[in-house]
Amino acid sequence: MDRKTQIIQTAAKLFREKGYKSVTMRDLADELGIKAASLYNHIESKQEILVIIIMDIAKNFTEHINQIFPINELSSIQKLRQVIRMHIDLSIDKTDALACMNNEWFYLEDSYKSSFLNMRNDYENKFRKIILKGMQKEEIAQYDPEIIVFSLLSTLRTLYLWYTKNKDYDRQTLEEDVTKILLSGVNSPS
Amino acid sequence: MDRKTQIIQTAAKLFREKGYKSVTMRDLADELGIKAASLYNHIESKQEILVIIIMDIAKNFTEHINQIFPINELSSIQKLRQVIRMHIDLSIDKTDALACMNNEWFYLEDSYKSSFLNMRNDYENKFRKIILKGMQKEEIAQYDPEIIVFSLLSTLRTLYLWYTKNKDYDRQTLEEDVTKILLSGVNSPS
DNA sequence: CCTACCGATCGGTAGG
DNA sequence: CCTACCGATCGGTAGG
Repeated sequence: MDRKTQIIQTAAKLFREKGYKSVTMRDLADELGIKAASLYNHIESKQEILVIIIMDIAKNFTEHINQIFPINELSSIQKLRQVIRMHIDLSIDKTDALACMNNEWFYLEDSYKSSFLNMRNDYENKFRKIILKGMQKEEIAQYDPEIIVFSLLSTLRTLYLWYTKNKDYDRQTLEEDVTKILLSGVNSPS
Repeated sequence: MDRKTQIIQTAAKLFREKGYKSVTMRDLADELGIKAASLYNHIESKQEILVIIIMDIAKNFTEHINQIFPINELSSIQKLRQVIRMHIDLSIDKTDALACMNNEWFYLEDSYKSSFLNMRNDYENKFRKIILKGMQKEEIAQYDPEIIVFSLLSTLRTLYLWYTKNKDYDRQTLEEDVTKILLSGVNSPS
C-alpha cells in the first residue's frame, strides 16, 4: 500500500471518529508518525482527501445498482435482495469510508458536492423504480412508495452504525435477517 | 421571545445547515443583525448554545417515553404507535433541533456528551423492552429483536430529513402510512 | 520527510 | 450593543 492510500485510509478513520472539520492536518500527520507539512508531498489539500474517500465509495454504489438494475431476469424482490446485500457488504468492508460519505459529504466543495448529489439522486431514482415496478407486479405491498423508499434507505444507510456495535454477526445471518425484517415488517404474521 | 431564545433558534437553523464546527459566531451574529461580541451578553459560549439545543430536544424524547412506557393498559403495538407518533411530531415541530441532536451531539464536550449518551441509551433500552414484550405476547414477529430495534429507530431518527423534502404530507397521513409500513413491511400481503 | 513560518480566521474578552 | 483587539490554531508554502 503506497503512502497516499495510507493517508486516505487513516483520514477516513479520523474523519469518521471526529468529523472532517475537527480533524486537523496535524492530527492526521501525528497518526501517521510524520509532520503535517510532509502530507503535502502526497496530497494536494485536505479537501482532496475528502473527495477521494467519498467519490470512491459512492462509485461502488452507483456501479453496483447500474449493474443490477437492467437485468430482466430478476424480479423486483430479487433486485431488492441484491441491493440489501450490497449495503451490508459495503457496511462491513468499507465502514469508515461509508461513514464519511453519510456524514461528511456536506463538506465537499461546490462542484464535487453537486456531482455527489447527482450520483445520490441517480441511485435513489433507480431504487425507487425497482420498488415501483415491484408494486405494479404486486410483489411489493401497495403503500405510499415514497415512504417505503425512505424507510428502506434510512435503514440501509445506517447499517454501518449498527454493525460497529454488533460485530459478532456474520455476514450471512445479517443479510438474511435484515432482508426478512425489511421485507416482512414487524407485525406478527398470525 | 427573548433574545437568548432567538439566538438559540437561529443557531439551531445554522448548525443544521452548515454543521456546528463550520458555523462561526460571526455567522450567527450576522444572521441576527448584530456583532459577534454582542452575543456574549446573552450566552456564555458557542458550546452552551449547542448544549441547550440538544439537551432540550433530548428531554422531549426521554419524558415522552417515560410516560408511555409504564402504562399497563397499552399493548406493545399501541405503545409503538405512540412512539412513532412522537417521532413524527417532533420531526415536524422541532426539525432544526432534531437535526442538531442527530448530527452534532458529537461536538458536545465531555460531561454533556456522556449525559446525552446516557439519555440515548435509556431511550433505546425502553424502546427495546417494548419490542421484547411485544414478541413475548406474540404481537410482534419473532425476528432478531436487535435488528428490529435498529431498523425501526434508524427510520424514525431520519424522518426529519424526509419530511423536509415532502412537506405536503399532513401529519395524520404521515403517521398512518409510516406506522403501517414499519409494522407491516413491504412484502405484498398476498 | 523536516524546520520554519505565513496569513487568515477562530472563540472570546475588555471596556465603554 | 459596539469598537478594538487578543492568543491560539488552522491549512498550507518555501526551501532544503
